[in-house]
Amino acid sequence: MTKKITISDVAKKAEVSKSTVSQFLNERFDYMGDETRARINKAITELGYQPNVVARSLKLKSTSTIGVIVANILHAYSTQVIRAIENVCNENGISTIICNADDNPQKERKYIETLLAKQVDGLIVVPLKGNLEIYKKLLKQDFPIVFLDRLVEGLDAETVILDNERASELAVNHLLENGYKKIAIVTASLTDSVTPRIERINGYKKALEKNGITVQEEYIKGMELDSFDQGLDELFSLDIKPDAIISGNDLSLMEILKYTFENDIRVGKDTGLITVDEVSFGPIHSPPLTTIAQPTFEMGMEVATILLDKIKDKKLKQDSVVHRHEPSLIIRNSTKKEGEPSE
Amino acid sequence: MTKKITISDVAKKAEVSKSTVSQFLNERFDYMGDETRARINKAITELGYQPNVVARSLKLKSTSTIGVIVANILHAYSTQVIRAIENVCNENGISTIICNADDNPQKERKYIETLLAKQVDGLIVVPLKGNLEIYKKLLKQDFPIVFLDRLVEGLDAETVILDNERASELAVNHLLENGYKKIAIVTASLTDSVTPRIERINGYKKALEKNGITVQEEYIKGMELDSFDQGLDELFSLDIKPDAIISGNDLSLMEILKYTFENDIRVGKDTGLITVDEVSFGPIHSPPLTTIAQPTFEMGMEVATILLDKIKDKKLKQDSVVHRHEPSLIIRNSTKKEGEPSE
DNA sequence: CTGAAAGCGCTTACAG
DNA sequence: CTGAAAGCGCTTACAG
Repeated sequence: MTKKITISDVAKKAEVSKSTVSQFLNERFDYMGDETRARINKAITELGYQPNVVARSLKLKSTSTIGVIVANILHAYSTQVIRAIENVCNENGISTIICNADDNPQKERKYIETLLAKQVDGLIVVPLKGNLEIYKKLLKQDFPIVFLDRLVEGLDAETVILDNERASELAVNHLLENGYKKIAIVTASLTDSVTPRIERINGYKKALEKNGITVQEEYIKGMELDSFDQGLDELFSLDIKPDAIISGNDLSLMEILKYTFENDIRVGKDTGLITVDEVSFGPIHSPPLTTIAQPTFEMGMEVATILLDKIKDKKLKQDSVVHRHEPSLIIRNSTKKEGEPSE
Repeated sequence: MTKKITISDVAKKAEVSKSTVSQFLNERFDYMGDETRARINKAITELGYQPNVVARSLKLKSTSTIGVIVANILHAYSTQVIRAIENVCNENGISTIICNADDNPQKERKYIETLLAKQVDGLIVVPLKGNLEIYKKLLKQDFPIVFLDRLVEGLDAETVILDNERASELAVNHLLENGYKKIAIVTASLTDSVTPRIERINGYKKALEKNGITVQEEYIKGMELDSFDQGLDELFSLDIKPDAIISGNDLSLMEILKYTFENDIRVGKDTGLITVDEVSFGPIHSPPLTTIAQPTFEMGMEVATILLDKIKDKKLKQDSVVHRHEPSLIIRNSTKKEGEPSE
């Protein structure tokens, strides 16, 4: 590597002080005469000078960078939300460092530490169970942080999250309206009491009750992704089989579709199917899949906007507001008993 | 924010100099007595001290961070390769900053500049057309950079890339073996001569010729994703329609599936279909989709390993090696004329 | 309008 | 074994 040009080189070449060059870089042009300005400009382009933002960050105690830690990047939700976050950050001249905790609290912890050591100006996190103390510490020192998708038990923090109960309600009502009566719900593991899963099940129960239907506990399945086959076997071996399934998210949907495919269960005909999370292949699946879409773009925008506001306005105390977003129903054919085309 | 603890605070508390604390932080314990070491350790934990890596980076002229710029994050290829890159970087204590150029050379240029200003130690880029000069400049100053997925015309740089011609050959041979005779290839726009698209078409032509089949130019379609409908209309209005389609990548596959779905063209029966890029729903689509998988994980590992080696070993001149990776054929039912189950 | 000086939080020769 | 000093490349009062 050829050696880097620094502000000193520019100052020397333009025959001014470093201070003045710095003022130029920060566009405070009234701090210098027109010809000085021109000289500096010339020197910069001739030398191909690029400021070193590491030095700048050190001095300013701000890196114009935020960290985003998602629990699991495999969810389409994560990538979509991340894209929205990046959009608003970009527009504001903020860089983002994305980290995938891979559902592992240790990893998450390590990422938080690394990001803090890197002096990020703020953090967006889809939290995992087990790092409560760290979150608390950060909140106590008023470090800018906003949570996404999940509530943390015992923590009073600003969070952007889906109205999960409403999502289930949409699903249940839609299924009932289409003549399904024995509705099951299948989600990923409940052992870590991940908010969306818990709330979606609660919403499912409430919606059934509202419709005067008794909740059957056997119709509620929460399990690790790799034991879906077994769980679905159980479900479909019940004396009274369900006639429709609500899938908790996109990853559980994949497992369900694998299962129905392998076991020749015809979606739509043999079982209704609706999933939370819109999926890319929803419209082209046969039958096309009815889904409950999350407004991922909106949610990403909001969480980023909140964080950037917090960063700008440091005095702004952490207010522990929970921002709920509305899911929306996308009706396609997997919830039509006859499986006839919708057009 | 409560004020940050610095190395000075630790030094004061432990009653040693900053130098010694620094030696401690860098685990050079033979530079101090055992009790000194213990005192420092105590001070650090009591104060909850976290080193500031920005300051460290400034001094060391190394940020332990690399930048990754992908042309378009929407490709499954991008996200998979990124995950592999992150894995090897993580293992080596290197952070990654991911940027999505969104097929926009200006954006790519801006990202490169931002990343350089942030003093990243190296760059992995899936290049776009139009930034040749920047690449050249970086290579000339021996800045560690490795390219991925695409060759840059006029540039002699280390690149990790699929054996795209082989991918097409696999596809063509497989289709021919399964009785398809009139094979078309459909890819995203060719106007920017993106390497994989060009090479896949070349490979397609070569493979046909090798099999003694004349190339029909009408069977080769390269177009923007949003004009696929029209292009496919043309294709299926030909006097002699193709009986099989090779899809250039995952995004073009989506368009093709949308088209066949909307036009009631039965994949497998009415037209064979094979795509480069394995897709999540491949196995559960009806019919299940035959694909040509890229070894994305391997490719990500290799590109990261090469870059980290370059960074470690600065003298290592840029060697312009092109590392080709083998695609593999995953046979499923979309290339079976009868559409019968494969089991 | 311009510059000298101090300082951001580290690291690393160097001296003792 | 330990510390004082210089320096990484910036920014920003402050003085003139």
